[in-house]
Amino acid sequence: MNTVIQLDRIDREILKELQVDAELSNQELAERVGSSAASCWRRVKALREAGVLGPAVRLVDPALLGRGLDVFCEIRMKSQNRESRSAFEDFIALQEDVVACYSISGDWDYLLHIVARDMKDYERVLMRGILNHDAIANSSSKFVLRRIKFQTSIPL
Amino acid sequence: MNTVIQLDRIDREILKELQVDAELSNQELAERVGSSAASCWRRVKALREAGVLGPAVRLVDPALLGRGLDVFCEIRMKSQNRESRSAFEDFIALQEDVVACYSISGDWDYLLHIVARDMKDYERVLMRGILNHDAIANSSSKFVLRRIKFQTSIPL
DNA sequence: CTGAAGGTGAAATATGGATTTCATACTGAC
DNA sequence: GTCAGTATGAAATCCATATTTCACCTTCAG
Repeated sequence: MNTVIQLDRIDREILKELQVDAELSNQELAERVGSSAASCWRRVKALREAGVLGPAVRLVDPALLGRGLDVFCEIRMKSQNRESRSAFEDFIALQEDVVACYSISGDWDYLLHIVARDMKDYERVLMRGILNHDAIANSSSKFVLRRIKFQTSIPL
Repeated sequence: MNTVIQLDRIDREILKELQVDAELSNQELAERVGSSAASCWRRVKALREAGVLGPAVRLVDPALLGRGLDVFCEIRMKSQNRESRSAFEDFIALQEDVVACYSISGDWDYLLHIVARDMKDYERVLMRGILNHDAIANSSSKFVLRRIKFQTSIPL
């Protein structure tokens, strides 16, 4: 299972286009990738059914909405047994200020990406929210000074 | 400039819905947020013009496309003067395996999010790509063992 | 109280796009 | 070489949706 799916040139171009602009019509898409609208539509349908092509989402501007502070927070657990990990992960799923969480190799156990309003707000999120969890031993926050690059698309 | 924009309850609900599903029709959207299609459409238009509502993108499944390895790579620069930073940032913009790059506080200067095919491929990206840049003094990679949480939406 | 400004919902209108059909072209197995 | 299986493009069909209009409220300044 989870085999990598084989794509031809046109499939790849379809994915490239749609990763950047989900609003393209089949007509326009077909022209860009050099195919017909019908064929293109069938390919998109197949890619969706294969699970390669996921949901379309609308991006918003965090700064304009008062969510100007990005923070990466590394977490070390007191113990890494299954129960505490599982409990922690369920807990993180509920924290809406945490937009991403990765289990990572190295000195730390988890890497959290948090979007806060400002420093004061981050204090709330961290102290009253996340660090409340008692499986956590230790944490370290890195504040984002500037977003140099940010894209939701992956290379093909 | 860059003032935070004030939204009412309905605007916020519109943003919540659209952040998760960009394909909603105005009709459906209106029902969900408890408004009329016309009014809803005017709000969406205004939110777009204000820049709050950005582009719609289509997410893909990296694993199914053979991009199963996420890595976070911290970078320390030899010097942090304007020229080397600027050159490095331009350089990163061109690296398509780097999906995100942040300038951060703390011991390191930059945090890179890289999407690679596998370890062997990451060696290529890092050694033959990124570390080639001669403004870099030092780097440290953390490999993602598992994605616990990943969302493109921010809380409102 | 009055009138201007701005937002609202229902309904009319316009427009564009998704989806299917069909005849044809390609591919690989035998 | 032939046949089954599969993908293709053009055109026809079927839909739904965006967008506008208009009469009506609400708010608030004077």
